[in-house]
Amino acid sequence: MLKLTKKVDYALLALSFLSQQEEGQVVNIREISEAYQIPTEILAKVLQRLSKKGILQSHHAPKGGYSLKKPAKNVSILDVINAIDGSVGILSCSDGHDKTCQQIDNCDIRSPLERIQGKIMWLLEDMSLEEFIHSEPTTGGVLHGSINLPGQPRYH
Amino acid sequence: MLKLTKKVDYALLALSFLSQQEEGQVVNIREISEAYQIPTEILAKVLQRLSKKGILQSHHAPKGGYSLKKPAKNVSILDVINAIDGSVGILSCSDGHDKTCQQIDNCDIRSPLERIQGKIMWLLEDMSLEEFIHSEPTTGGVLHGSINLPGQPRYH
DNA sequence: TTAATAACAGACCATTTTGGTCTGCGATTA
DNA sequence: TAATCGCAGACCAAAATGGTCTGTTATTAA
Ligand code: SF4
Ligand code: SF4
Repeated sequence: MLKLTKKVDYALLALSFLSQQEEGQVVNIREISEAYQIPTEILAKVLQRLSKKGILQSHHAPKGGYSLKKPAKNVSILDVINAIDGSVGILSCSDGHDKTCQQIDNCDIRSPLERIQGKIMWLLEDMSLEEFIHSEPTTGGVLHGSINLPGQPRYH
Repeated sequence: MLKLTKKVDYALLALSFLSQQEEGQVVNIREISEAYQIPTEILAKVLQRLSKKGILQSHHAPKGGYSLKKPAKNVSILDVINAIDGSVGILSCSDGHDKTCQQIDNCDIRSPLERIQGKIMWLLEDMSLEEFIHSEPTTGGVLHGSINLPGQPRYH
């Protein structure tokens, strides 16, 4: 169903928050969890993973917390998703070795699906965290409550 | 984690199979399920939904079965996913009214995520079933076992 | 030195989603 | 009118996900 996990949502919110801080400012989990009403324990997990993957820098002490390790420009959305969810993939068989799909022997849709997957990957990798944070709403957008284009189901 | 469901996989396989039939030829569930080793009952469910959404034509009789209702050119991959999984969405909150996300009041990532979602939607809608079936492998591809580009994790 | 603070680690459980099964009904036609 | 096919929905099992709990380790300020 192509849905992002809640953990990725949390990660992006936290990264958004951290991006808005002053350079070098560290923020602890509690502050972020309060800002967005996210349960602290799970947010902790999320930030730990981001830190382990080199996206965040942790400061392991009283008055410590987290800060961005790299400039937001150098972190892609794909990086974030990969850090949290592990490898992303449209297909069950994308890893190849991983799972044994019953259909893999007779499958004639794998190649085209890989192409679609590649496009989505590219799209996600192409967008940096900075671009993500500072992007303008395409239409009236968030201020008007509804972001979807009015009246038509298409996404062009 | 952005993964397509197995049901969509089944749907695409079945549609691929049906596309390869001669014009007007009807095929019953058993044939398709044997061709790809898909459990008949679940494949039945999948084809029923495709039929209800106007993608397939069902022939409800002995020697009956299914055939494409529209030319493959006029069916998009998004149509298929929507038919099977219901509405697709990267975000939990995409429906707006549907679920109450705890973060929605303070959320500053919704708009950019909607944009990404829009791009993915466009991408899926832009690819027709015909294009999907007849697409050439981008690289050595399926014959070589591995489809991913060798040696590098990027998807460009 | 030590107590407080904050991240780290992992086991653990609850809920939801997904994949798959079972049973019976309805339409068509040979 | 019986065999062949799809239709419909309840149902269950497995997996993924969201979230909780318990404790440990690193740092620093008192
Ligand atoms: S059906 Fe084909 S594309 Fe889908 S998981 Fe199996 S091998 Fe991969
Ligand atoms: S956090 Fe924002 S984008 Fe994510 S589901 Fe909630 S409102 Fe939507």
